[in-house]
Amino acid sequence: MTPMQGRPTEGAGAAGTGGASRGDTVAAVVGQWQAVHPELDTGPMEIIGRVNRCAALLQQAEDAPLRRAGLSRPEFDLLGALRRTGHELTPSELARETFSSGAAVTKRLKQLTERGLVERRGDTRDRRVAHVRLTDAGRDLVDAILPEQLAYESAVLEVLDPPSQGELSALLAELLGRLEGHMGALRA
Amino acid sequence: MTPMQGRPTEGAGAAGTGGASRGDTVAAVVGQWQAVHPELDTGPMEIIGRVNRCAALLQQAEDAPLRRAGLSRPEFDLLGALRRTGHELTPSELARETFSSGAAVTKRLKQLTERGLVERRGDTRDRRVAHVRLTDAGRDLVDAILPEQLAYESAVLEVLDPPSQGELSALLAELLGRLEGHMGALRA
DNA sequence: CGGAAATGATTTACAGGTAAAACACATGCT
DNA sequence: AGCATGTGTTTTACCTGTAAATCATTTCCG
Repeated sequence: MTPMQGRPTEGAGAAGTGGASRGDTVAAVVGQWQAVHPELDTGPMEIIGRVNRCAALLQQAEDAPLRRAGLSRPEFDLLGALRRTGHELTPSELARETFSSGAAVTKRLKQLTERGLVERRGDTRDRRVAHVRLTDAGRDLVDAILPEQLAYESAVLEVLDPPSQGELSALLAELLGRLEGHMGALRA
Repeated sequence: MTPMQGRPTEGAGAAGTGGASRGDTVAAVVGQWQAVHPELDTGPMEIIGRVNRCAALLQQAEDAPLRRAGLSRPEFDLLGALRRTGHELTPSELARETFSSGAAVTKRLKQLTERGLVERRGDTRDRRVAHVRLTDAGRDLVDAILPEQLAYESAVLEVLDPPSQGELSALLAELLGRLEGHMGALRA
């Protein structure tokens, strides 16, 4: 879907499906590609492009509540992992939980420790490993931000009626479940 | 959806919707949150979390064909914008088309110019503006990569049957269209 | 026991992005 | 004309992530 990122200046057709709002930017981009390469099947672009664009827009919007608390999203993801699991996690566990590299976790932990949001303690058995846990301040911060976050997300998603939200959620769950299963099997 | 990024080690319930593969990672994370904060409405997380996670997985997978050509995704997006519009674009137009900052475009243009994929020419009227176009090599590269890209995307998406792909595409189009319309109206 | 290999975490060097400032030029107003 | 203001682009300083190398420790076995 990479080649479809973009906001074409002059609309290139793209007849609306339902009839409400006219085409999104992805439809316009796909139209441009179709005009240049009519033989290509642009179907995949319409899905992958929209997923990416939605993710970008939603993240941008979502940043607002977090920034008020002085947290970046990756930082909040890390704190959230500690909060939702309810117990201490090692840096490598945090890396897996947040889908990020160990080096990135190390850096974030340094900052979050300085800010007094997490604490570290060494393992008594294996002195290589560290155990990280939320401080009271960290836990309170997460608990304060999370409801704001969810409320904001809820408001943003209200552009879709509840039944559509349900269908979308289910389709994405199926796609994600299978992607997570099959990933790594493909090597083009 | 921020707080839901993660891959819980121990599954926390999450009954499957249809019945095929058991829950995705998002369902597991949501389950963990529910256990800690049962009063929260985690509905939004299920959508936004999945959108983000799908985007991450799809991008990661998609990188393969591009990297073989020695291009990053943002670089290819820039070349693609030039190819699909069919005419020259100024740096600021490229920034809008690729949803990136002007500074980022400047850097990419420098590299792509050095590699001989794009050319610049100054405007004769307004000497502030530059016009960027693909070189023959740049155009050929895009035309060579695009079909590979689409074929690969198509293969990845085959985890969903065609009707589901259609529904997903339509729902995402509606969500994206409205988000693009309403964005900026919300300030939480 | 003792050295080789593995593992957890951190450090280093670097690539890439952004915001804000700086530049270069054009445009509008008087 | 002449100067303030605006616009297009680039530069600067900085921040964050990554891959690869490093360090410290444990585990595996002969």
